[in-house]
Amino acid sequence: MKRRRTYDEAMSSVFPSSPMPGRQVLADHVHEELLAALIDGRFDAGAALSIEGIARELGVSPTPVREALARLEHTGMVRRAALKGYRVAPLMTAEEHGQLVQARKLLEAENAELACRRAGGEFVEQLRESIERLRTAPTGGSYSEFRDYWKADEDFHRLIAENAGNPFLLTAYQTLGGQVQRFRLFAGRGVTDAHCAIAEHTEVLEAFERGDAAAARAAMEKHLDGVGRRAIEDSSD
Amino acid sequence: MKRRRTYDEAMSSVFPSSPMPGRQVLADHVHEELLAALIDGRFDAGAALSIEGIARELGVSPTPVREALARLEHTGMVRRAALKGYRVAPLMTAEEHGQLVQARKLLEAENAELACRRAGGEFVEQLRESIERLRTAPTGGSYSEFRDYWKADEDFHRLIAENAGNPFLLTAYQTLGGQVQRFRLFAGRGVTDAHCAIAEHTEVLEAFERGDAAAARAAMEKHLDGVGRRAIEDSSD
DNA sequence: AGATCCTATTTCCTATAGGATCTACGGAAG
DNA sequence: CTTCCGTAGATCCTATAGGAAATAGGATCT
Repeated sequence: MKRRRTYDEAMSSVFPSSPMPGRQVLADHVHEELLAALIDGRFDAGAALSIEGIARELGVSPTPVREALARLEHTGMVRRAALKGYRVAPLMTAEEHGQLVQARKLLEAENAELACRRAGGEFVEQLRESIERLRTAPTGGSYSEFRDYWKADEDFHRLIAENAGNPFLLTAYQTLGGQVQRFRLFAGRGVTDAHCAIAEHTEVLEAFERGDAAAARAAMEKHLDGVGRRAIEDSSD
Repeated sequence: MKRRRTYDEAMSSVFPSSPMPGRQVLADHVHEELLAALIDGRFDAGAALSIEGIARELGVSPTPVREALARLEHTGMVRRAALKGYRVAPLMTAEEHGQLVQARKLLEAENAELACRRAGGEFVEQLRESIERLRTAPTGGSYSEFRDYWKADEDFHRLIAENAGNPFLLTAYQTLGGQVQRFRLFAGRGVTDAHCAIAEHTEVLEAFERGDAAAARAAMEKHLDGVGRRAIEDSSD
């Protein structure tokens, strides 16, 4: 028999499984643009998001903007009211933040333990690098100053969720992650607990380096307890 | 002084807090319609969801259909590829189902414990009623036959998540809940473990009646262990 | 001052049209 | 038999227009 290889079979070794994964239509671009603006804090909390206004600003028609906003709704960063349009989510109350930390603790402690069991060298190296960025990033009062700090912190937690090896836990964490950014302006001032956060992240990292899953879980729980406690202290003075 | 009451003050007793919460535009209606069709299993897994086709079928233009599908994407029940349209999510593999059960166990055990601490009489009564429906519902082979069973099971778990008192844990559970429906046709046959599920649900209920939070957590963990175990047994024969 | 009514403007929402892209099919060539 | 390629049809995606609702402001009345 010995059939000749087809064209597709031959090419499969050249492009192993990548049928243009990232084709991008206009609505995708608008979605990314809005997401970046929201994460960067370029909108005030509670601000109205006019569909036609955004369309004019981005030089597109309202249709893709509407689709992008519909996709953003589930993140919790924007909210919609029928016939009244979209608004940036309001700031988080102290009670809401406590509940968010409780939920994050549950998920992230599990993620830490699972990720530690599968920890590879490259992953641990990325964690270490995120902590290094946390250490060197400025922690000023305006958002543009501590945005690098915020991103380094976010990367640390996201990396662990991604490496837990459970896609469902990852998506569950991501739904909370969108809410986390609402906390950004909770205190309204710069980062006040950088040294605490750096120490606690390092403690998690050390558990990963030792491959001690129970310690990784414990360190992550301690970290989130600290996040919750310091938020209460900050808001009460 | 003795100022006269304003109009709003006078009306507040007539319409206590209801500023038309549920105004509904066409896109909302399409969204609900599609969600119901997906949950009812009226689409095959992997089937293409033509925007214009759905629009014709519902008698609307493609625009609101597009918006509704964009909102459904995050549930995991439909998937989108740029320039290729939407498809119903594929069936779940055995490995995915194991990971889903792992994630559910983490969240739902916590929810059970929290809900038990706050359990009121009405809530426990609703739980009891959902189990009763589980007991009486048919468990035939086609979906239309065991759809009531499925709904009763879903109600039980959702009620507990709603009464845990943490909105973030609830949304996290809901993101998984959308995935749960993908499991519906995992085995392809009817409900095979009704008596197990009823017994395990009852065990959770009894813990709620006693107000024993630790037992409620344990019973829920046992239930989800059973769900995972029975799925493996079903798929291997 | 407060309440009511009315008008003008803005914004949202839906339908429609047309360009761009994908898919399916069939014939021709190697 | 496989590959290539061109055509036709369906589908997606974006822009645009117009109806419907909400908002803002001012005039009038009590």
